[in-house]
Amino acid sequence: MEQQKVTIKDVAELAGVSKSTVSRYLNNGYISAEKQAKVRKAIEKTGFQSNFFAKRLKTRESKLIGIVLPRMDSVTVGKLLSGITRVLEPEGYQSILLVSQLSQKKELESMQKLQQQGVDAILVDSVGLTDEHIRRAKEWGLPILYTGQKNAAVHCLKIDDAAAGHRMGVYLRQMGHKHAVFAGVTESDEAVGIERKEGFMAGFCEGRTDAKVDFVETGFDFLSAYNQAEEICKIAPSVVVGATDNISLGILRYFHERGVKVPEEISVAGFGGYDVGAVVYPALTTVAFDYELMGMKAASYLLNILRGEDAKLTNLDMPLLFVERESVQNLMKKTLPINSTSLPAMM
Amino acid sequence: MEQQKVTIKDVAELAGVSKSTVSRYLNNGYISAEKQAKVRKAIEKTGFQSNFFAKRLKTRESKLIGIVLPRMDSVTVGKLLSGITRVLEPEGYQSILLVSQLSQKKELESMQKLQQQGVDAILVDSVGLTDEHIRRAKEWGLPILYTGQKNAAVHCLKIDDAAAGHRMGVYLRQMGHKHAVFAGVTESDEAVGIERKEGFMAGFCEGRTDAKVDFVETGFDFLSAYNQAEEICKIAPSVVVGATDNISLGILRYFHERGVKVPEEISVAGFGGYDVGAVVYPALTTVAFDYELMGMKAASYLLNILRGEDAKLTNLDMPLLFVERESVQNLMKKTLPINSTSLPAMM
DNA sequence: GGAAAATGTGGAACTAATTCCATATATCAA
DNA sequence: TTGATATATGGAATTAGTTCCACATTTTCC
Repeated sequence: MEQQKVTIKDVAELAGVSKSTVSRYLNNGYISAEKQAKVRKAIEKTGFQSNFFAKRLKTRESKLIGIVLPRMDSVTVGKLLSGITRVLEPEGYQSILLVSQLSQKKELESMQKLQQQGVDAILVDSVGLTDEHIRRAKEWGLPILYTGQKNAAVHCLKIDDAAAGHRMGVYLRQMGHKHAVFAGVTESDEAVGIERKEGFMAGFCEGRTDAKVDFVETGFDFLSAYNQAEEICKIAPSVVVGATDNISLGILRYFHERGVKVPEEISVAGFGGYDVGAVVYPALTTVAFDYELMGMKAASYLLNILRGEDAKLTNLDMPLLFVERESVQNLMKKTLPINSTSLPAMM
Repeated sequence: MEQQKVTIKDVAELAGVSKSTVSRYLNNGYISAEKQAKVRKAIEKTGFQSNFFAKRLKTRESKLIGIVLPRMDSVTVGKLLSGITRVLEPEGYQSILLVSQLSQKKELESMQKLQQQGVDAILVDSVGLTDEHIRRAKEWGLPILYTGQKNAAVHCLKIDDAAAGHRMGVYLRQMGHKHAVFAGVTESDEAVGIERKEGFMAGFCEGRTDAKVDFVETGFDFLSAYNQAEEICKIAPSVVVGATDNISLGILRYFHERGVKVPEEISVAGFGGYDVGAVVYPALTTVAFDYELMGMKAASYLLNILRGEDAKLTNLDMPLLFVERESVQNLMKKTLPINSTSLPAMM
């Protein structure tokens, strides 16, 4: 049984004090200046490092936050994690990471593992809330926060899809567009299929009667959008809005291949990330979701619960980042927004 | 001092056995079938969960692997992490994640923190190895593996840049190209600036005397490459190879804006990721580094060290993924590789 | 039949910290 | 000069497990 090189006991003996005194030096103070100096020297000399497990056994605080993510290989998740870490690390918390691989079952298993590990709180970027999720949030003694999904019974944080749609609608209205095609996904996806679309309609049509929005249904992927692009061409709107950036990218590529000039002949806009859209030509105007900020908010929220302040202090509005680039024409000005000096920013 | 709901003592009392017996039930066996049943029932009834910290205090094994990453918001890192997790999780290990924000100082600090946390091993996707890194790998009692950097004195894993360059060189030679421009970065970056470039030259010129390679130096970013594109045009090669995908993308965009047709008039190729390159038009042919595989190899390597098998079993070759898309013309066939049915795969 | 080996079991020690409690001074007001 | 309070300090208990050791059975083998 290989044991720890230097323990608090060794330090105490070398400094000529008791273990309690060393512990007090390490924690709350209540120690004379004289002994303080002795202990400091002894710690320096021995290179003492406090044993994490012994400490946690007694204090029942791990300073560890469990995080369950649906996947790791997406920019979205990376940004989210980046935001979480940015808040947690300065507070002395560290993250334990588990991946659910988009499976609800693995998600619940991961939560269980984390709870057993003794994490102080759990943050789940959930793929779908079940009754079990809600039961745990109530019965387990530790704070649990869900992101990506919404349920009034638990702590959660989600992007405001309706607001995002609305924002885009207002922008296109202000740019003088009157006839749009919304290339969206099935309504079975409540957030993207319904909230985002209806938000867009509201923003686009607000305060006028001469606006028109047509719908074309596509899948979530690039290719499916590409295949629907011909149909959109037939409708011949002044602008096409893809419900996700992938959709917009598929449409953009179709236009490229057919020699349809964007935005001169037709404008294109999207929703989502902000990496891919920046390098295509023309760069895609989009409502970007600031996942990094979302991560920061989620982490702050969690810390608040942890401190018993019950999340009142945190502003939970999830601001959207409107990224105006080159793919939408301003019909009010009748000038081309492109020139070689206004290159899109790369991430 | 709020204490644990159910401890091993409670289980022992309920089952009418000693603590030792319950512990044996939980671990190595050596318990009669009769008591085994009793203990099982007691555990079920009480919902007992073993205390992580108490267990680890005695066993000195955390089943936790510390990971230090330079940043979180890049696809590259996401893939790496994805690969690591894929190997570690089935083995019962979990990851603690820390971010160095591309700073060597924070990287060392993070390693220190992880060591204090009592992780079983540390994996560092390093931004640069210092003497301190090497000292720690030797002096700390726990296995440390560095990726992204190379040093014979420590365990490390790195992509073979020379091989990647060579691969691309051979491909372009086989496609019938004779005059290339290599748009590269400064030689102060050994991996990208020297190894990759020289590998390319070797592969491109191999076995012939009529090949010519010109160099144009750019920065790492999109914009800097874009600004050098005019100079490349003056040289008028049949193919431009960017040392990274960002460089290729910048060049591609310049060509687009000037109406230079790719690959009909000039071919373009790159090195690196495989996400962005797929959606531009034309899709970029590239040597992709399989970071996910690298993560898996790194994790396996680490597990081997942990088990004392000292990394002999693992095959450390880092295979490269050649992604042939649309941006390079086959001069041997004199046909255009593009048509609307051969769309690039989206990730 | 009896020694030797295998199989179970409980008690106590141990892991490395924190923290409660008792006690010893030192400071200060009455 | 007391008594009361504040400041320091050490000893012992506590945290929840694992593991060593002693001892009691039972089984095996000569």
